[in-house]
Amino acid sequence: MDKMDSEKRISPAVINRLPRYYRYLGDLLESDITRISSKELSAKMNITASQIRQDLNNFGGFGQQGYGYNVEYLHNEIKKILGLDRLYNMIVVGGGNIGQALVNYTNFEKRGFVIKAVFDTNPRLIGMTIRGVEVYDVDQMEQYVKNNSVDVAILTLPRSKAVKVANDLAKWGVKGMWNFSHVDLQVPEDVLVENVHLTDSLMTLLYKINEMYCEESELHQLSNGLPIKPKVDLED
Amino acid sequence: MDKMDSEKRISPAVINRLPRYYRYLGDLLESDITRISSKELSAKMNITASQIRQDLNNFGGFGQQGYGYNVEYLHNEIKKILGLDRLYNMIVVGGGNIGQALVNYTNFEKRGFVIKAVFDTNPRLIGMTIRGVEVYDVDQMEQYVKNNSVDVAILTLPRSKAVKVANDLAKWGVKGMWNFSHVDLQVPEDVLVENVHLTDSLMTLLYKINEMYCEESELHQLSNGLPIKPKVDLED
DNA sequence: TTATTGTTGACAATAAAATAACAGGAGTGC
DNA sequence: GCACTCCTGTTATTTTATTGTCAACAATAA
Repeated sequence: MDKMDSEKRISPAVINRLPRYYRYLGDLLESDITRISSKELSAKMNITASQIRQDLNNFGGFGQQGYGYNVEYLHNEIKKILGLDRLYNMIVVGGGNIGQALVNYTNFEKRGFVIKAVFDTNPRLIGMTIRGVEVYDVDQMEQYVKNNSVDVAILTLPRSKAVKVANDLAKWGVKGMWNFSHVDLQVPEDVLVENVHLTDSLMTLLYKINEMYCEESELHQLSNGLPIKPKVDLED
Repeated sequence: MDKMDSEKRISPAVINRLPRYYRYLGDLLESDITRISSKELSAKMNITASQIRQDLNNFGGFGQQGYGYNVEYLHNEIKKILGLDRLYNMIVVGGGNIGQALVNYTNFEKRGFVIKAVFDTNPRLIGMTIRGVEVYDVDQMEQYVKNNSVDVAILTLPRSKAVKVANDLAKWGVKGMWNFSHVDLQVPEDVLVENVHLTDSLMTLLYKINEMYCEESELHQLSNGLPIKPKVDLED
């Protein structure tokens, strides 16, 4: 009913900043701060006040002239914008290191991100439970996904398998993929993908380190690498 | 010697794309493809050929008119640009779920990212080894860092402790921080920080899911959350 | 050789994002 | 209630990023 449904598209840059606003507002709330101006917040967050106001106004006027923003109200509004006022059913596909770590990460649950099942191919894992979450054979995944509404699939499997799995999951009705596999997925455009390419992120850091400690590099060409027995997870 | 050292600054957007180029070129190499044009590559990567050429030309003219780019050569050049032709000494601070998962992730080692030690406060962890890497008491960290050149500290500890630890590490000479703690670090500007805020990333995905399956939400307001015993890692 | 095609690197045009400027409503103090 | 300050929401400007175009040159075919 607001302005003909064509509510102008929010830019990705803004959306990516929302969780950070949410975090800072949560912190303020814990410090019993009830109001804050864009200027004060900008100082804390190291961004311009202008950007804060413009970002927030994409979603509505939450502030008041002469007063600023009410912390609790704004925090709650962003919570709603991000959809954090609901529960989400998730599954983990790939029960390796990263998959297990995510299942064990209890804060997800506190936020409403509920991991319902883990799927793997490794017979030694199948049948086990991780923090109460059962590990199933991937063969059972189709049935599971079709019978249970799955909002998010967390993909922590080798890249060689990730593309096919993602496609299947999309076909079976999973709405979003949180992709830790080191590969670009090809899924229907109504399936949302958020990539967490850890290796890419680390490489970016290394680039910057090299740029700063420029060329002459005290970095250890000669560092003695440890020979250690391998174990598969997110291969490559 | 090249153009007076004031080699124009490379934009962050470009740097963030480099690992992806590197990955695609590696794949091509494995497929025994020896040359590729920006046009072909753009089709594979789903970006414009123009962007590819412009990105690469930030670092030099790697291609040849009428021929394209030599895959092996370009792959190797990007490797050098990213600094992947060296070894890096890393430590993990925080031996919880994520920290352990990263130590167990063998591909890091293959790429030259060598995790030399883990530090934690938990007496049950201290003294153990994870894939051959020893877990030390954080009290020993200062000495270790001062005696061993540490390129990157991987921070996987509760946010309450992360800020202080990061500051200390910076003071003791760690060059870069790969930060998994859900907090913004405040370190001297000559210390590089790359954040991996998993929760933020997931929230972004949830926003998009909500936006697509708009408002009316088939998402489960009523989903039955499991009550499961907690275990600390990256607390909030 | 010589013509034709393919492809880069440079640069111009466009789009997106960030910052700054400002008009005016809401609080505050007297 | 009135003057005055604070601070938002919005519009304008600047900066940054992406895309489009083309001359020059290499590769290939005639």
